[in-house]
Amino acid sequence: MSRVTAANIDKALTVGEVAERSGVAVSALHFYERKGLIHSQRSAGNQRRYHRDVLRRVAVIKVAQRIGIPLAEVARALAGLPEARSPNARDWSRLSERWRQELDERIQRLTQLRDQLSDCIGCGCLSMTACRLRNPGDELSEQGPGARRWEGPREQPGDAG
Amino acid sequence: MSRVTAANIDKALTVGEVAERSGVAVSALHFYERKGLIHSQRSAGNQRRYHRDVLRRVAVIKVAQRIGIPLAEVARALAGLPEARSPNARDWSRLSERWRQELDERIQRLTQLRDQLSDCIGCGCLSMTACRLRNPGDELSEQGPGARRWEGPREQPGDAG
DNA sequence: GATTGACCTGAACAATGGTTTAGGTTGCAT
DNA sequence: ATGCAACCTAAACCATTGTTCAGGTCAATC
Repeated sequence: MSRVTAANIDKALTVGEVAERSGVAVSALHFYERKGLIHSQRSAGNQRRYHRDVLRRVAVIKVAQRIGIPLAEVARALAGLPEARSPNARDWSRLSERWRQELDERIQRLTQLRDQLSDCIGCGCLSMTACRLRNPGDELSEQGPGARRWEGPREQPGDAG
Repeated sequence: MSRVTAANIDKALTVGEVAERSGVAVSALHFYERKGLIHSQRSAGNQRRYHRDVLRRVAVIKVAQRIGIPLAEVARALAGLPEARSPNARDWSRLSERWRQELDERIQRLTQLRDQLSDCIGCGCLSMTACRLRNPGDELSEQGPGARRWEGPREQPGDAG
């Protein structure tokens, strides 16, 4: 049907292909789809078929994960794109700038904590009421009962580089 | 029995008192005990009675939490103390120095990530194979399938300042 | 002695980010 | 046409850090 050169370009990807190319487990792709982070068409036999754009989307997800953005927020950000399309360079620019700010703030909080900790080491002040380390709230203290966010990237335990 | 001045000093604390003084919920104290982070005696009626040392122990736990040390590691560290006693100033010095190093490393990883992200913003390189952001492993990449660690301190939702 | 608040236990639930398992279907190759 | 790998779903499970609930006990006060 299509010319030979276009054949590979237009070809829809199976979930296994996306897993291999993105380095994300098939189960994770299913999970992302349930959470509305990615989308797929279905083949006649109900199997997922992905547009190549999904690779970029997954790449964005992976970077966001490393930054520590919870999936729910990534989902919101991706859903906020006009026409729910995959992020292009401009979209990525906006997203990454926002997330870099969050990352910056996180680094600042941790740095402040580290400095307080350094002050505190060896002083035994953990017993004192006035210890800054024991009394957050200066500029620290971050709420969010449901919104924990992890830190690590957590490579695939299975394999898939 | 004991002199009036010593009465308050020797008095064992109930779980409610520890909760109030430490700013940690009773349920959390139960949880910490199940995990071996704190210990208690029992009254004749099977109620927990805490030595005042537990307050210091809980303080250490709270600081470790803010740093992002998982409870299992805190438990190990506290268990590693000679005679399983509550940490004194010297113990705290050792612990906090170790944890400060971890915090430092974490800050370094995040800073590196932020710099990569800054480089990446607007360049659209998310599509390129060579993008450093998409290819961790330079000095990043942190394993550990079971050992996620959170970031935030998570103030008590109930109350208890 | 009765009431009330604090306490006890064990189990279920919550949130995040998935993996694993069980049982069944598709799709491609031979 | 048959076999095998890859796919499908739903539900259960893992880890972490607790909270909440149900059902019952303890302790102090009136």
